[in-house]
Amino acid sequence: MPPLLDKSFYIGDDVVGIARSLLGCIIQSRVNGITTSGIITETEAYRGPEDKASHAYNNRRTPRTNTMFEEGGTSYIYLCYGIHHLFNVVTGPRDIPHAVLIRAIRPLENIPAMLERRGFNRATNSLTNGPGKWTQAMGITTQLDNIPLYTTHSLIQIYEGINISKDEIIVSPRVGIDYAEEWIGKPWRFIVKNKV
DNA sequence: CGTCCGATGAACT
DNA sequence: GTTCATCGGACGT
Repeated sequence: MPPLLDKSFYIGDDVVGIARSLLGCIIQSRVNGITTSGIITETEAYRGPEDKASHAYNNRRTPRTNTMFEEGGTSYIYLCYGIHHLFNVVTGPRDIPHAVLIRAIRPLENIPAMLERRGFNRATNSLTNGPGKWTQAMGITTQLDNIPLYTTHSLIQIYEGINISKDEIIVSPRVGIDYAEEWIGKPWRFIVKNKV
């Protein structure tokens, strides 16, 4: 494996830049002794207290959003629509609740385990191409909320990966945030072309 | 291909 | 009671 992303990678204020930089990095989980990993291919930035699309808009603190106020490099995992476990990377200094939603990965290690968790017979591009899909494939649930991602013993880790050049990235508005008014159109979604 | 809709829990009015 | 950073199945074109 390449080196782990250092804690300092996550601490800056530029959550949009960090979202872009996470493309091509490798995310790995170890759940019940099973290791799986994938290359990050889609991200969205959520910019702390000013962003109406963010759970932490206006510094809203609840049992769920408390994790977003942790230091950068922490996992923020929440249950979406009662069913799907969505994984974010907290960024920025402590008490500044920026986060990056990981929306899709390209499977790397242990595809058989991912197929089993998803109930698939064979790999298709539907295996890990959504924020609730790849977390299911990698066994990630809210039990892994609020853990560091940059230490050697962590159950979720993010490594340096392949370099993604600018012309391989599609930039678009974020999805599923129709309530966010003037923040709807922000070009804060990043997708690697030719994801599979 | 497209639209419709149910699942299911946290948080809000 | 309603909304919500989603998904997959049903059904029509």
